[in-house]
Amino acid sequence: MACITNKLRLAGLRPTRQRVALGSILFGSGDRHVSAEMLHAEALAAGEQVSLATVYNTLHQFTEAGLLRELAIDGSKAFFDTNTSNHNHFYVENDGSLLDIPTGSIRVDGLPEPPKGLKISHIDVVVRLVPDDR
Amino acid sequence: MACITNKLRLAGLRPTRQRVALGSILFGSGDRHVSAEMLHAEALAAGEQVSLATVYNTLHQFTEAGLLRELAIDGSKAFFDTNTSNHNHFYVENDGSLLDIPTGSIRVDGLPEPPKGLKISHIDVVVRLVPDDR
DNA sequence: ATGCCTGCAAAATATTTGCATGTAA
DNA sequence: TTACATGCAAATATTTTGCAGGCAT
Repeated sequence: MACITNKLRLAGLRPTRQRVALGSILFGSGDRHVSAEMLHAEALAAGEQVSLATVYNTLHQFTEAGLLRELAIDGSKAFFDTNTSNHNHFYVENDGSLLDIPTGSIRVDGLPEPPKGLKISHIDVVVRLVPDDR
Repeated sequence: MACITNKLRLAGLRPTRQRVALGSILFGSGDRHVSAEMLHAEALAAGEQVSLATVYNTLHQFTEAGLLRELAIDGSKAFFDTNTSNHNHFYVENDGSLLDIPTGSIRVDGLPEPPKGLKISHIDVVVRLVPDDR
């Protein structure tokens, strides 16, 4: 808990009750993939009173502070990943679940040069999975 | 125009006025990346009366029929691509524009096996670009 | 006390659904 | 005519914003 407080301070965020609560859920146990709604539900279940708007704001603040990474998986819902290192994902289309693909196991080759004046910030690879009906 | 009608029939969709109108915009001129809202605006500008809901429904029907591919680029907005072949994208984060990366120029190596019972349906690669401030 | 920062209610935005209506056979 | 598909109004889902109030100084 103290370490969450510290983590927030280091990131330049005031350790308010809500942030500490959400941070504990997010960073308390290994890598997680959450949507705003999932996190909100968890917070309520844990007895923390937070509004959904605050969850959204907090997720974005954490993302800007580099504590989270936002994932674009599905056209109409944002996911956030507590693992900010450079890694990629399996997405199981049937149940909407996400699995990490370990850092470094994927290599992307043959990238064309980006247009003039632009540089690559980050490459996202999403491997979409469906049932293997065999 | 007749070819749009035909295309819809082949895909198993009745060529209604709205579908033909939206199809003409989408497939009439090269590869396009559109959001529902953009397409709706274009349709209105072209003098076609369509509701935004119909645009959404039509985009999804086209996607299911294999005429479009849905892109997950941004957490909170869906994009559709008229190029359904296997290719990837540059995403310019500043202005939100999308550029195709030609088929085949990218190779992804070192993929781990998918979990049992699942198989790879499709791999999305999004190369995010930011201004090169040099 | 003062002024910046926070968190939430309300607003805005984005998407889906249910059903009256239209259309092909 | 009949049955099914269609398209839109209304409902829902998702995200952002504006501002009253809290907090560190």
